[in-house]
Amino acid sequence: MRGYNIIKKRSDFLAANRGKRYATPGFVLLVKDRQDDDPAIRLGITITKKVGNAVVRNRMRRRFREMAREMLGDKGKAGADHVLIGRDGGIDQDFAELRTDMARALDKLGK
RNA sequence: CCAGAGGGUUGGGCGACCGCCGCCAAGCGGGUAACUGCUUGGGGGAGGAAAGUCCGGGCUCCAGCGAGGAACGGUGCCGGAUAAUGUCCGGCUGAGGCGACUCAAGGGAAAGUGCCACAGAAAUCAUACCUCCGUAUUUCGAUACGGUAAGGUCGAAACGGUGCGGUAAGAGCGCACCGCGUUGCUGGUAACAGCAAUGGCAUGGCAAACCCCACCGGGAGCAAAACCGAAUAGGGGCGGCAUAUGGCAUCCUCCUGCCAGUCGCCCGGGUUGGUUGCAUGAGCGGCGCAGCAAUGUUCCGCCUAGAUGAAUGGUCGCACAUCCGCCUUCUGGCGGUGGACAGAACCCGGCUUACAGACCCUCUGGCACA
Repeated sequence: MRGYNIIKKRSDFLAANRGKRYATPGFVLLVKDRQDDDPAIRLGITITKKVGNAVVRNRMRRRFREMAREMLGDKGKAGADHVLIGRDGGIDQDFAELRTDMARALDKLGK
């Protein structure tokens, strides 16, 4: 229904650190192939308290999830974990701009 | 109209499309059933502070959280409200303001200990630097002894203040008024206030310093706790026997009770995960009644988020505020910007802190007019 599952374990987040990464002013995208038989795409979002208060962090997470809903099913890599790390450039960034960055990042790492 | 005081409400609005999380209904499918998957439709979805986690409760577990004491912590004018409070309401006293009103950790300093820098003679065992007055001496500058604490000096503060009498000079030494203490009467539930008599000044401040007094408080927390449930191990329940010793949530004593041993019988146990807890409650709205008020209450109506790597987002349109720039000019026009503080996590009652603006009510002091 959503096109992807949610990463829940801390160890999976840490494992994604060893995957490929692509950085933009608004976020950092990590992609790591799990190398198992499961073709499901998984997504995790991390935003530290350094970025802002709860309102700012919630809004950023929701915008990231909206982008993931739009394009992760098409452009995401099957069987891989995708982790988005929020950066403070993404607070005021225009959503359209954020989306083109996301498309570029997925194209680059999805191959 | 100007300046000000107190209090309340609101917290961006309307609309379109695409999404997210619960709930309800219907249809189709799976299942004996509980229930569950998909589709469609309907309806709901952050706050006044959701925040800080500073108090008070509910609820859950710790054997009863039972009695007394110690320790520790908290509270501190009086009365009331409340489930309860350190909160709220009403009052008292003191301080500030012309006033509306505001502020106050506001019990005890004649139980004890301690502190009060600098300055000053002296900061509470008290005392006398310059003065003042008397006597004696005198080289007429003063010195010695005694009296005194009114004046000067220092300071935030100086064994009560002002005036008159008195005196060698002075002093509550005497008197009047004020202040203070004690006693009595009156008013008030009380804090306290008023009046009268009397004492004769004896009693400086600090208890958000130790302390004393009165009152209150058992501890831990929804990651509490209960249930369902793959593998491995300690295990759990019931009954009999035993009752010495030890243990049971800050410590000691006491009471009631439980556990640790052994024998027999029976049951399997709970990390990840799931369900319950988990939203009908000290609930919200309205009329009336009681009360100065906080608040209480009869009746009527309403059901109002429930996530768990954690649901409210994305893209726009229309007006309305904000801010910026320009033109114009005393008020409009044009263009741009873009909505204060801030996100529920078991639930309530408070406090504190943050907050763009908008609206309303009551009151005070001025000015002007009728």
